[in-house]
Amino acid sequence: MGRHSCCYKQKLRKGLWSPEEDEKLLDYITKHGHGCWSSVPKLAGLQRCGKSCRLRWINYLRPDLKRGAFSQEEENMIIELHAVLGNRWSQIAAQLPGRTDNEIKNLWNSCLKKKLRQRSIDPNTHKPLSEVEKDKDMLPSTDKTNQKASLGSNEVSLVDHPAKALPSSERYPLEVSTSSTQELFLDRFGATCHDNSCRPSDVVGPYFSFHHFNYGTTNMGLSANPNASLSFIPPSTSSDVNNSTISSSMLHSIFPTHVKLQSNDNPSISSDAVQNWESNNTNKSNASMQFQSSTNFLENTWGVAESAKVNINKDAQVPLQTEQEDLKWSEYLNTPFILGNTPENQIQTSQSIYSEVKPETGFITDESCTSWHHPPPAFQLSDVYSKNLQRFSVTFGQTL
DNA sequence: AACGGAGTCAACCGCCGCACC
DNA sequence: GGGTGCGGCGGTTGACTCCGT
Repeated sequence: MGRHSCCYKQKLRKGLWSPEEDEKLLDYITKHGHGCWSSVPKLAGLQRCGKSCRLRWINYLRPDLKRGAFSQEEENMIIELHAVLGNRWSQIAAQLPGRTDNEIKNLWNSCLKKKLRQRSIDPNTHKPLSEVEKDKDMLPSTDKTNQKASLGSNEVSLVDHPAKALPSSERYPLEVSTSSTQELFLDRFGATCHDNSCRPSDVVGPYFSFHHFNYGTTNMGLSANPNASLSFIPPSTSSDVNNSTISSSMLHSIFPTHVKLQSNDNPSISSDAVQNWESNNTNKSNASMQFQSSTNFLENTWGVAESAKVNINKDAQVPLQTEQEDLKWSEYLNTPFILGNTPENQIQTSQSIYSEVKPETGFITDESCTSWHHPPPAFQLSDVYSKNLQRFSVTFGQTL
């Protein structure tokens, strides 16, 4: 526990790396590979600890690193991924080839947070600041403590949360938000479900948190309940729905493996009565695979070559300061959100949730349930909403 | 030119989970 | 089961640069 043993050793250099040190490390790893990092400094003739060498290699010397400023597309992608993953920089970095988690973290803290705030978007919740303030005021005083922690920073995700006590293998990629986000979500959820199909018990989950996407007037969310089910919350208004497309990149991160899908349009449908689509990827070892491999998962099992675009609410009523800002924000909201850099990857689904489902998708609905027959070529929620479903939930397989 | 605040970024710190003994 | 070593991660720090006054 605590510091790495090598850090206790004396006479180890700290601070910035000299060009000579870089050269030594680069030479050594190029010739021998890093192997055991703790032995690298000694073998490479460096007065550094192994961790320091590892960090230097990963963040600076690695040959596949992309240099230079982040492109607009990369920034957009980071924002979208952050909305789903929170401060999971390594997973975000896995979706941005050549970029390091450190780099992305720095960009977020120094630049993107500010940009979002300038656009009246709360960088922690990705909701409009006005709404965050409103929800903050609506919370009972007893919740203020949690609210303070979570609204202040996503970094405190799951603090005091029962999920924290679970082993990582039992936690899911979606646990990115905070208890206050949960509160906010519940508030939103209650406001948008006007029939009996939505029960708070469906979404109040002590083990999992969820994220609520809210761009302008678009309200959609993802939740998880104690039964290990995740729920996709549709946009709250029909106009939202018409303008919303869920990014499959979000789904990449949420459903890395062994996913079951179910519809909850009818509250009488019990989980065991719902037909499930289930990935044939039952290899438990994949349950913890990183973002990059989850992409492969979709490629391999769902036929999704790469991801779709996010096109959330073109009419987002985000307060804008100038026309130029308006334009930029509009561009952001409408920028195709594409995973991967290669042109051949930039072609996939970008269909409206309400759009027609092509027969060949294999996404089948009936009166009581919605299921995918493996392997659908693309992730489509359209049919779910065309049947006016209030909720669309995704249940993880128990082998996760 | 000098100063100070803001922004950027590389590196460190502390913790966690896993593997091994 | 407990201790230890190690890799990995996210948060934080501090040096440096930029820019306005």
